[in-house]
Amino acid sequence: MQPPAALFAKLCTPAPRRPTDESPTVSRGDPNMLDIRALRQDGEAIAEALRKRGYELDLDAFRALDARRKDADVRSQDLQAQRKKASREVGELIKSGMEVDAAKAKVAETLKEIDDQLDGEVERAKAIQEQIRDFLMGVPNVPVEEVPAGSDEDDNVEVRQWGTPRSFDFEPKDHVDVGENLGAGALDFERASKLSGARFAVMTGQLARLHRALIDFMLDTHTGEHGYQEVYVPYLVGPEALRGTGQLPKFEDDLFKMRGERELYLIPTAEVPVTNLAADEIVDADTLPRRYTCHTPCFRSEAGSHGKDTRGMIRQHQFEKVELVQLVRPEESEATLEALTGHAEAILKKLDLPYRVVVLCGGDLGFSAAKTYDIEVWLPSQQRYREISSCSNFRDYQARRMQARWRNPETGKPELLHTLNGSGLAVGRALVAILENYQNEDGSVTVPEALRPYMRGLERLV
RNA sequence: GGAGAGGUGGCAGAGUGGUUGAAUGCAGCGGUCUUGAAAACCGCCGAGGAUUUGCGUCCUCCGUGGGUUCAAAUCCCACCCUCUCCGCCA
Repeated sequence: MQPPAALFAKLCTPAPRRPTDESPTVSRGDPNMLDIRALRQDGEAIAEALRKRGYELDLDAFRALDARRKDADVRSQDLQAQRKKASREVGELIKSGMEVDAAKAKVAETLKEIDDQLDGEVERAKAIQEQIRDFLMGVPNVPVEEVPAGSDEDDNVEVRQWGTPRSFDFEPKDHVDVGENLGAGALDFERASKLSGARFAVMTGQLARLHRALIDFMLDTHTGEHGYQEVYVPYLVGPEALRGTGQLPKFEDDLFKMRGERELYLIPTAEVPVTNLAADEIVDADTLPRRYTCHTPCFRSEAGSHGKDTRGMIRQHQFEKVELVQLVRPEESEATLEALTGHAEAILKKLDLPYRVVVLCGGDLGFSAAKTYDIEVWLPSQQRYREISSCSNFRDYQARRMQARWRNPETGKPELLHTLNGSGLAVGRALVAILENYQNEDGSVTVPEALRPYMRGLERLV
């Protein structure tokens, strides 16, 4: 589907921001934020915006629930206030000389009346608050205005292309054939399946080394040239972290969960542990922006992807990724998404791999994302671009879920951060792209210049 | 795995039953002073929520969940986490 010219222009220029005279207070008036106040005030606008991603917000249910909550809050708080007052009275009576028992007797009647209702009312209020929380946890982020309409990846809009796909004077093989020709067991899916079943790979020798070289190269580039700090994190996380970034509660099926009483999950992406570094914190403004880059393996069950990309290592249960994560002030997130996407693109440029950038349409947007650019690398065997990176602005959505805040010096108040992340890049897919784009007719593979320092100068895999 | 210590506001660190959301210090904010800055001095300064046009009033929160009590940061129980020592171990 071709983009209308007007829409294309809109995507390429930064959208105008809100008026500067508006106070920078986080929780009011901005319909892009899915917080409960915004939902009360601008329910219709938010519901409309969510429709763009194919989500139907049940406003009536929310409002009914919210009304019940209000009622329950008022009742339980009133009872609690009465009770506190009575018990303070006892203290004062004792202080002014009354016998302890006499003082107690004086309020016994009142207390009994209150207690008859108190527990029930508090219980009820808690239960309703819980319901509201559950409801809100299940609502995806609101797309920003410039996200194009559309239902699936066919409606994503190309923003730019870089590089020219190489023209081969022989029939290019796909990465599986290239890899298997590189020497016994260089890329071995059969022995991987002996160990772990489908969707795993074994690599040996120079290919394994190239894979590792990619990781080093990416980390060095991001730390050395793009201002990121390298970070090492756990690969097992608890449910709270996954709720924070949005994998839970809705996408538990996509995760590998540990057995045992400790409730731990294998991370599906470094986004989870790295973004959650800021959970439950109020960070100083002068530590922002925080830029983290992190190499981790990623584990995904790929439930619901049966039959998709079954050949090769494009879609694996375990793959390596170098991730970029940024925690920024709200007013910076929009520009940061452009910069971060550029950082991921820089890797492909250095590797001289042709790619294009698309902006995801509403229907293809991930649950927590407000806006996403996918970077797609050219794969000769498929004669098409395939996703190798996904860069998203989550605005304050994840921050709200994980209570990640910063102290705004202008207001002195804690406000929600904006979080972003992107793959920089998916290592397995980068390896696939190199094998396919750098293959030679004799079955060897040229090592991209940028990686040679990481391969002790090796120029070719044979 | 065994023994001990501890989890309090942005940070550090008091507080062991009563009006304490919490001393004090640092940081932060405002002011005095100064040509400016520093220093000094004075004042303000936890978070979330309900309600109100607003002033305000109220509720919750001292790791989590229970319990005792008229009243819990403070007492009791369980759990989680951190630290120290011992054992084991990459």
